[in-house]
Amino acid sequence: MSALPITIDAAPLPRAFYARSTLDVARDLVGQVLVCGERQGRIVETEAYIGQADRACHAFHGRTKRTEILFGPAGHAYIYLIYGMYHCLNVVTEAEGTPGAVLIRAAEPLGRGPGVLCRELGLSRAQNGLDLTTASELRILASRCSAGEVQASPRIGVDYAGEWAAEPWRFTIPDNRWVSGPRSTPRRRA
DNA sequence: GAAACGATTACT
DNA sequence: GTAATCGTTTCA
Repeated sequence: MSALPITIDAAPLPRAFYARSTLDVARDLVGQVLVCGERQGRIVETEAYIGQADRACHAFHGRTKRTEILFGPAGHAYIYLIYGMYHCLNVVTEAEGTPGAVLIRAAEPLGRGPGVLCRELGLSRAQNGLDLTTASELRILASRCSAGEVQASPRIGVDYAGEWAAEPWRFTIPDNRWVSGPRSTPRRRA
């Protein structure tokens, strides 16, 4: 694991960072620093949910009251309740009018898993829609910490999405202890 | 209106 | 393997 010193920008990542291809944003968010109040952590695991064609994306069923924010301007938080118990934090991507978001699954030391991350940050739907490029409560700072290679793998928990479940749209820092789900180097059996 | 279904987690 | 738990979506 990297013990390199982390240099963190004071200003939040600009909207232009988020108003790009969702895959690019998901990959580039790994290694950046998520700040929520007094807590902060380096993002080590993300997933891309891309547009209305992606069956695993909430925008797959079109523009509804819940998914409205996915169609809005990039750089805003999309926080929803999952399984009636946990919340998941996403960042809206793409140009306004084009739906897309990056699920922030884990950050160190805020892991593991998207539900635990929101619980530890005290995030709920009350914070849904926050502007991450300006809000002081919740923001993401650029970090020049060397994260090493970012590894791509299939998204977790979307087996229902058919062919879309196989797309390697999950991005992780390999071998990081805070990453949830399958490890990049699974324990081998003797 | 009723019912099924999760972008999860913790426990048996 | 499965329970917990509720908003969103779908179907009648």
